[in-house]
Amino acid sequence: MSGNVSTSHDEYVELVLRLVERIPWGRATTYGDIAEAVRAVTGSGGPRQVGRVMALHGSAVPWWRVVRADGRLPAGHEDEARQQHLAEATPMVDAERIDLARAGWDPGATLLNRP
DNA sequence: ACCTTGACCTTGG
DNA sequence: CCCAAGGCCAAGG
Repeated sequence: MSGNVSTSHDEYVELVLRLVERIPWGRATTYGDIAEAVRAVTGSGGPRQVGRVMALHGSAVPWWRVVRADGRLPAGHEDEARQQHLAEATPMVDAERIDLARAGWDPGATLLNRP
């Protein structure tokens, strides 16, 4: 049964969380990149959906490593995120934005390479 | 079925 | 660099 395009709510959530868990220490990726990677498998969802997953289930994973396209920290959680990045010495442009050129991590193939 | 909301993105001024 | 507008996708009222 190849071509399983049907996207159960739970499957989408799981794929997103699995990816976020794989973001290495001191690095970060964007909502958009995660959305793109997951969409390649489920065929649905966008950056906002990833944001929703994080809002509802993010507490279980390193959510602070998921940032906006311009490197700004997750809206409404900037303080906590900044603390974490300070602790793991993530390359920053300033106090508000991650340096994605240096700290950026592409989820891409990671999804296919599941354990 | 319509409207609003949201841990978003891109483009243009 | 800052701001506004339009696009986007799904959930909830």
